[in-house]
Order: sequence, then C-alpha cells, then structure tokens
Amino acid sequence: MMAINRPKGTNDILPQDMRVWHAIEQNIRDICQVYGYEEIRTPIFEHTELFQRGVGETSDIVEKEMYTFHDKGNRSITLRPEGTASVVRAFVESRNFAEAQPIKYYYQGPMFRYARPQAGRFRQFHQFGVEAFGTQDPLIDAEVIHLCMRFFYGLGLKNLQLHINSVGCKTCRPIHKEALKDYLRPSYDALCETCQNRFESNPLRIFDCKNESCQKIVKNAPTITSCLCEDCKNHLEELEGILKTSGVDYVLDEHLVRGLDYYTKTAFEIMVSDIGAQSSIGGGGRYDSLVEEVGGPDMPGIGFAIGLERTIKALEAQGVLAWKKEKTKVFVACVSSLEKRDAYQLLLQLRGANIASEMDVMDRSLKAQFKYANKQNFSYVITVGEEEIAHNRFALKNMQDGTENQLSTKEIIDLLKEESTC
RNA sequence: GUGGGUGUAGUUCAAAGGUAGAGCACCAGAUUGUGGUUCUGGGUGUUGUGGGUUCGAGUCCCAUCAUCCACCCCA
Repeated sequence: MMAINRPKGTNDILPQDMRVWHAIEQNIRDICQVYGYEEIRTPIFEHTELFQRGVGETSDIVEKEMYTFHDKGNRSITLRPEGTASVVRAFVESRNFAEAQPIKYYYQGPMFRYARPQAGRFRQFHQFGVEAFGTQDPLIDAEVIHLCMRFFYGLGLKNLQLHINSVGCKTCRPIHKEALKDYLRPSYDALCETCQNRFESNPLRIFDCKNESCQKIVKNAPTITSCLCEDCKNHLEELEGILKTSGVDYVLDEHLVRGLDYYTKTAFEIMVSDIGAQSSIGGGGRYDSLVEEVGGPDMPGIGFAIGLERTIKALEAQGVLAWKKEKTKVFVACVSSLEKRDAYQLLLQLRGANIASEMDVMDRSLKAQFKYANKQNFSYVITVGEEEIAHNRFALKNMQDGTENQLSTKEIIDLLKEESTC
C-alpha cells in the first residue's frame, strides 16, 4: 500500500515536540491574564468576502495566498490567512462593542496561506495575537507592544529587534501617497515590474521592495513619517515617549510598511536573526477603520500577531529549552508473567491516586524492563515478585540515586503523591 | 508563481558502472530478581517512483513525485 504523506507545507506536531508547544501556550495564557486580555476562538474558515474587505484586495495575501473553495451550498469559503479579520467580525457580530471599553482579546491557532514553503514559512502555521478595541490612546499601543515583547522575553528569547513606524491615517495617507507618486513619477521606468503595478494601487509598498534599483530610487523619497498630520505625528511622538521612559529598545524605521492594508498610525515588527531568511517573528499595528469596514461602529483598534513556528525556531537556534524537566512517573516491573495480574492491581491503585504510572506490556525480562524504564526517564521502578506479593511489601527503587526500599502499598502511594505534587 | 540543491536502513551518512555498507538508535544475551558503563550477537532495505542507456545502474540520461533552501511575500 502506498503511504500517504502530509500535504505540502503542513507539519505534524508530534508527542516529542509537544512540550515546547505547551510551554508556549501556557506562557500566552499567563501573560494575557496579567495584561487583562481574554481569549476568543473563531472558526478557521470564513466567508471569503471578510478577508477581501478586511485584509484588503491589494494585499498579496488576498491576491494570491488564500485557500479558497466553494462549499456544497456554493458559498465561497476561505481558510483564515490571519486572525484579526475574524476577531473583528466576531466582535461586531456578537455586539460586544456595546460592552465596557476597552475590549481586549487574544487568540491562538492555525492560519493558512498558499505559498511555496521554505525555512520558517508554512502553508499551515500558528499565530498568537491580541486585539484591543475602543481607544486611540498611545498608552494602549505601548501596552500591546509591551505584551508582545514580554511574550518573547518570558520564553527566554534574546537578540530581538523592535521596529516602529507610523503609516498615517485617512487624512495624511492620501497626501503622502500623492507626494510619493509625484516623487516617483520621473523614475517610473526604472522601477521593477511589480513596483510599477504598485505605483497606482499601493505605492507605499515600494519602500519594501528589495530590488536594487527600486531601493535606490526610494532612498530619498518622502516617507510617510515625514508627511504625518498633526494627530498622527503627536500619536507617534507620545508612543515613543512612553516606550523610552519604560525602557523598551526600539528602532524608528521610517521604511517599515506592513503588508496588510488595514493598518493606520502605529505599525511595528519584531525581527530575530538565525531563523533563516524569514526574520520577522511578529508584527502588528493600529487599524482605526477596520471595525467600521467590517460593518461595526466607528471604533479604533490595535493588535499584533506572532508566528509560533518561528518563535520555536528561534528558541531552538538560541538553545533555550528551560522546560526540559520531566514530572515524576513510576514503572511497575514484574519478575515474571506470573505476577502480571498483581502488578496490574498495584498499577490501578497508583493511578487511582493520580500517580503517573505504567507497566510492561511487552513480556520483557525484568532486566529489559529496567532498561526500558531507564530509557523512558521513569523516576521510580516498583518490582512485583513472588516475595513481594507474599509479604504485601514492594521494592521501590529510586532510579536517580539507585536506592531501593521495601514498602507497603500505602507507604508507596503517600511517598509518590507528595513527590508528584511538588 | 520563479530559481537552485537533495532523495540509500528508524536516523546521520558511505559505496566515483561490477555481490548495498558504517556509526547511532532498536532488539536479544553476558548462570540466581534490577537500569545507566562495557562486551557479544542480530541489518531491520522495493537505493522516492516510472522509463531509458549498458553484459551489468544506488551510480549515467529523461520524466515524475517528495523534500529542503532562496526569490516573491509574510508570521
């Protein structure tokens, strides 16, 4: 029979990898609780229109990276390529915008984008993100950035680079767009093909282009930062002030432009080296008109998304594996198959007392059982033999220091219970 | 969507046209009922798949699939 393997760009998270994921998920819950963000879970597929409207028609995600299909009712459905649009939709649909503000959510789960996989890029990947609705106060921008950095530092990551910029708002963005186009127009022919297409639809993205000739042209172009309206300028300055007084290292990156169309004012991105060419590990920004575009009230919002696979890759590259410690577990070995039933009764009692325990099911020799227990990192081995059964006292061996004692079932349970709870 | 690299044992990798191998892992044993070290034994394989060249192909050629890396873009 031909073996079937996983679809391109997907990953199995195997039992041996699960520790890291659990640690990360726990870290997410802990931090979000401290910062007052509540979890929200939305479907992993939505009406295609949500992303077209929310993420934006001119973004690469919508243009060429969506997993879109028609269901049996002939509805156009898309596997979510990112989290914000869905969260905003749920926020609006549930009418939660009528609750006391600000309203702060976090989410975590798989996202889907159709692109060629490479180091740090997959077709199914996981993001952790937060969204805060209801206020334009730069303090909340700072809070979101703090939370984001705290997540990374909480895991033990180092060498992160935080880039910050403002991409303006409805008032100043069109002014900058015209100024930029005026500046670029004489050099239009020297732009690369994609940038020529961007010229009309989304000239801001030309700043992102890695093409040498485009970079040369754009080098002295008017940046959005230099064209900000009074409101946006103050907002950015205030945010910078808060970050400085709270000791957050950042770089003001006037060329930082985010790929999603909904961003306004604050945009930020976190980079880390050593995870391949895809050095962005998280990013986010403000989206003050997205809620309204999705059909809700005129309400500002800000959030970020972090790539969990990239986070794990960075953790591996930096050798951070602080959660290696295993919990106490016990192996019940029997001298011969004659004691199997008695051993199983003992196992039941241990498990009844919530002590993690297992026994041999491979009919292995006693020696082989010890070898196995050692290999699998069991902290204790209890030996069940003729003698033990007769006296109702079992040999409990500590696999760390090699000591062994004859104890009653009750003594064993009391001892192990204490150990497994600390 | 574009370009490049790589496919041999569970895994990491050898075999430069002539009988598919090694380390690690795994399994068993080294006289009484006890692990880690050591020693001995065991190869666990459709050389990704399908064609072609050749007396002979893991090796050369073509196709195909998978995977990795980079571009694009992003997390």
